[in-house]
Amino acid sequence: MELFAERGFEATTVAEIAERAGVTERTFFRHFADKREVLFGGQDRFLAAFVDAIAAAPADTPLVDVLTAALDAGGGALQEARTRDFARRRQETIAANEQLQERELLKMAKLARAVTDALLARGVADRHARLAGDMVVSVFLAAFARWIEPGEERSLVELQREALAAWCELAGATAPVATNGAFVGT
Amino acid sequence: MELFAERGFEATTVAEIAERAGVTERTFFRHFADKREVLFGGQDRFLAAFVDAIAAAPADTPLVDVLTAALDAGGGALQEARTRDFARRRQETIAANEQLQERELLKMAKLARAVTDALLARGVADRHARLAGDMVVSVFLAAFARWIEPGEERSLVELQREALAAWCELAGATAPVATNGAFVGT
DNA sequence: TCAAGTGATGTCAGTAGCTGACATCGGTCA
DNA sequence: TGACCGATGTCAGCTACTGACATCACTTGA
Repeated sequence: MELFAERGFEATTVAEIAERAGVTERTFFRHFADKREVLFGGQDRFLAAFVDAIAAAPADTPLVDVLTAALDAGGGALQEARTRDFARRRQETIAANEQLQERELLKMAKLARAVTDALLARGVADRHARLAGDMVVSVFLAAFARWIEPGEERSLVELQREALAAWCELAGATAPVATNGAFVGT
Repeated sequence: MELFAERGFEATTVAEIAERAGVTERTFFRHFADKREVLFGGQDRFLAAFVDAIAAAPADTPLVDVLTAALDAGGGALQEARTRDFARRRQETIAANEQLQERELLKMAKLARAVTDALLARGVADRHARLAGDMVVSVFLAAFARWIEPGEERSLVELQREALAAWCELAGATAPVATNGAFVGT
């Protein structure tokens, strides 16, 4: 992170990272699959928080409550593990480099997949599970972006609740089954 | 595509691709930013189809209709440009390699971003535009996955309509504003 | 107590993706 | 006809990444 902040991700060689860490380049690649992976360690617990929360919900829990629980657990886990300022600096680095964005998107896609699978395991319909997995990631990312905005004081969990509410509004504005014209997003 | 099908993406070197194409390696890299990009050319028209459809919708069009129009246009453009069988083979290649998945996710993220921006330009609320952009991509991908399943006969546009309907159902099952308990996704 | 085993690290050589600098060559246009 | 331009070839070089083998500290069991 120090080196990336100093001279950017691409301009930093693995040799330099290894040297700063006091190991050889070869050892670096034994700990990280590739150069990008340095920034994406320890996401297992984060992902597990979502999945476990879904698995832990009682069988008759309404879908909306299952997804809310998943977001609360996942967002909560992230809040505990990382300070907002660290997340901000990390995200700055990622935003400055497409390679890192690709990796982040892959991680998010895996999260969406894991959520989808967890929902399928509860018997959620196929055609809903996949979209719901995407939705959870979409809501998380929208809230996360707000969370690291300068001056933002609210917690990630709170912002996720808000983003989820916005999603429901969007749904209300979009669903053709809506019977009243009360809600139009435009 | 021939080479990737024969021996896989990673086992194929750029030198081999260039040789098969009758040019040098250096020339290859003048046409494609990197090795992966070979599989992702010409997506500008695809993206533009979504964006243009959104821009072309009359100002008072309900959001749901704007999104439907965007999906119809985008899916339609893809159907015209590529045969289903070509898409299937291409997707097989991508599915077999994480590097390619990363690139595909980046392209989809850019599509989501473009849709979001197009919606913002129409005055759609901030907190809705981003989620709606993600939703369009989510629906497209769900439909696309179905479209290339063996034995699937329906058109991509048709499948997108169906996925969008599923999304609306999901919304109905999720929105806390639902007053009756009629809709539970589980 | 020592020998065998194990896991983390170092060393070295090599492959492949990718880039910059420069030369070449065919076509276009004043 | 000569200047220009865009596409390509050539070559040297960097860096990410990998396989094979050596080393060394530490554990474990006879």
